[in-house]
Amino acid sequence: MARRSKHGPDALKGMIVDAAEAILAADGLDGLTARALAERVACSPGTLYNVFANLDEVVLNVEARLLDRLSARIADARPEARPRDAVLQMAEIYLDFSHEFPRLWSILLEHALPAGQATPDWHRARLSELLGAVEARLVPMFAPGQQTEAALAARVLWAGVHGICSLSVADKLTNVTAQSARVLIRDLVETYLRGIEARRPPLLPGSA
Amino acid sequence: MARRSKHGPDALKGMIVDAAEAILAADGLDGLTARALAERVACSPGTLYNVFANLDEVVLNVEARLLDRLSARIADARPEARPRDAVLQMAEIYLDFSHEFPRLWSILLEHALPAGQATPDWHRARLSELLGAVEARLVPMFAPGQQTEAALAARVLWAGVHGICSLSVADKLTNVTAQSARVLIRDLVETYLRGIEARRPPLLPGSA
DNA sequence: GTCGCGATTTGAACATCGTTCACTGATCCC
DNA sequence: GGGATCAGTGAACGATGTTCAAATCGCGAC
Repeated sequence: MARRSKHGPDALKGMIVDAAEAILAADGLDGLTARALAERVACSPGTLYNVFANLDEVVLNVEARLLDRLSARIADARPEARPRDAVLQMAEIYLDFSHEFPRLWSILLEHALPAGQATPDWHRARLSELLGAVEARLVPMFAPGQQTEAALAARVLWAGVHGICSLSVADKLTNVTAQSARVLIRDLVETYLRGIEARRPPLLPGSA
Repeated sequence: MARRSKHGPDALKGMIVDAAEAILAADGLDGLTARALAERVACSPGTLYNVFANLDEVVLNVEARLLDRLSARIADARPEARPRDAVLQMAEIYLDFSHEFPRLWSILLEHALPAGQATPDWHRARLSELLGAVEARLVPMFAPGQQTEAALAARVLWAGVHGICSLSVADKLTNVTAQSARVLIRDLVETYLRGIEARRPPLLPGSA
């Protein structure tokens, strides 16, 4: 029953990740069963373990591909000239993306590896790549000697946007629909950046 | 083998939630096994199901108690006079809390009920209670006719703080330790609120 | 053309999971 | 004292992730 591989080993890997993504998008983490996945790939459960160490590794691969897709979307966007518009554009891409793949997106954020297991480096690298993209767009707003401040602002904005998307996808922000999450994001970016600009003028004697 | 209840039925409920919290804090969601929980409570697995519909309900009760503890901590805090300080105080309580119970906190955010199941109302109510506390502290910053803006700002700040805590606890913010998450939070609150104040002066002709 | 090596896939088997339910026996009411 | 009641039980069920000895066939050697 076993050809010498009817499709290159990498192709099999791809088919498994494809099938896993479809299952995750449709039924969430609980739906991703070794047997269900194997059936969709038309192989036996054991075969999965010839290609991946365990199901978590399959999930990690789905997540990685999702992050790549987001990165690509950001890279494809026509770059906006003004930092404010550039950051806003990124934030909205992020928001749209999280609502386009809500199930997969939640899994990306929620999926915690068992006890000792740490997130693999190649996974963390993709996250900080995104962070770097925000940072790059913010640098023009800061003086040459203020890279530290730019890095800080990038992290604050990224985390803030992420928080809004996260709560919005999970439907945990009272009275905030997917529609109005966009309003929240605009407000966060615009108000926060306005706050940065307002910091430059000389301090008034009144404030500490 | 079964007395007519050796401890009131509510007491049993409490003991189960206690034990569940201990297990969750120590071993995470994966560690919470019906059998492990039963052993800790010194009863049989079946008994758990006389008191709770399933393990998810137990987890929800742990989460609820956690939210209550956070609410109490916020309520106990000596109220700060200036809105800025009050909001900052809340945000730092939130941050400290999430790092004091990192495992439980992650579970609270990550724990997704199976497919159709929606978060129970009593659970959502506790979340929006917290949101209301932020809102109450922000109201003084806005003119009487601007309650909508205050509500918006409350949601943005809450989501932003939540995002920082969430990424920080999950260790997903590159180069951001638990220590420096406090810096991010301060920056978010201060800069965002400065941005709100900066909005009040009449618009300059230059800006769209 | 055929043969056999070895890479590849298989699926039965294992331990463990959440959950159920027929049963037990201590307790209360009469 | 003697049912009736019901909290508590734990064996049993189906499904889970994972393993591994065995089965299978592609392919190079002759």
